[in-house]
Amino acid sequence: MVAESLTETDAVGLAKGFKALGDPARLRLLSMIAARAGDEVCVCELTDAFTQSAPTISHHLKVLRDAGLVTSERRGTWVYYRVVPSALAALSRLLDTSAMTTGVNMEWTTAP
Amino acid sequence: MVAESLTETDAVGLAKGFKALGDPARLRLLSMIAARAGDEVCVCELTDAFTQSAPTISHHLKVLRDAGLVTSERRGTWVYYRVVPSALAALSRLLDTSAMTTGVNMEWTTAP
DNA sequence: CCATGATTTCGATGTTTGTCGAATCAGGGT
DNA sequence: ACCCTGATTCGACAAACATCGAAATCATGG
Repeated sequence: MVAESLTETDAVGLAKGFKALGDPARLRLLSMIAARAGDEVCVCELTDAFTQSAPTISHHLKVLRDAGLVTSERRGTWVYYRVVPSALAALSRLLDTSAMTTGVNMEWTTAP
Repeated sequence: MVAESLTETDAVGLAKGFKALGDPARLRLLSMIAARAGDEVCVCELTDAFTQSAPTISHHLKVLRDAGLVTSERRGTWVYYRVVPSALAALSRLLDTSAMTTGVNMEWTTAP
């Protein structure tokens, strides 16, 4: 339980995930999406809950998407978002100090 | 299991923690500190492991400290850092999607 | 096939952040 | 006292970011 703990490249990928969570708006967005465990949530429902403009929250959703934390699916007029539990779990696991000591062992494809 | 999930003010506080993790250098720093579970690690040992300058990693350590994720203690010439497990656990718990749906229930004092 | 509503993309702008070198602070030895 | 080494603070600068309004895209319904 010494040494490496986290390689440079691993850190880059994981940091992207955490950075995506490092904004109050995004954190709230994610929590609102996650609150619909299993189910999905419409963008229109999200924009209504925020003071900032629609383009802004769309941008934040894109950041979450690029980080691989959520996925979007267009169905008719509306776009629905849902969380990627494995991605959240990977980040969560990293913060269990025990996991830190045992090195990295999680993967989740970050969006192209 | 609906609704609120995360208030604005809660989100601001928590985002500060995640933002601190949103940089590869800081993530690696934290992992190196955490890898010494219980024990602490000297700054000199950290600076040696990075390409960036000492002021830079000192700055990153300050960010982690201000976020309440690590604590520092000067002992003689050297300064030692150790993680604050409860703070990491709080963030980790938030990412368990189940925790998201049940609202917020964690606290850790962010440094003054 | 145009009008309307929903969402994303495009430019622009002010703020924050990562990084460095130089200066400064804090102890320990000589 | 003096310097030497380790660590932080300061000042500066380029890159990245959050945010907006306007324009573009997309899908549905008249």
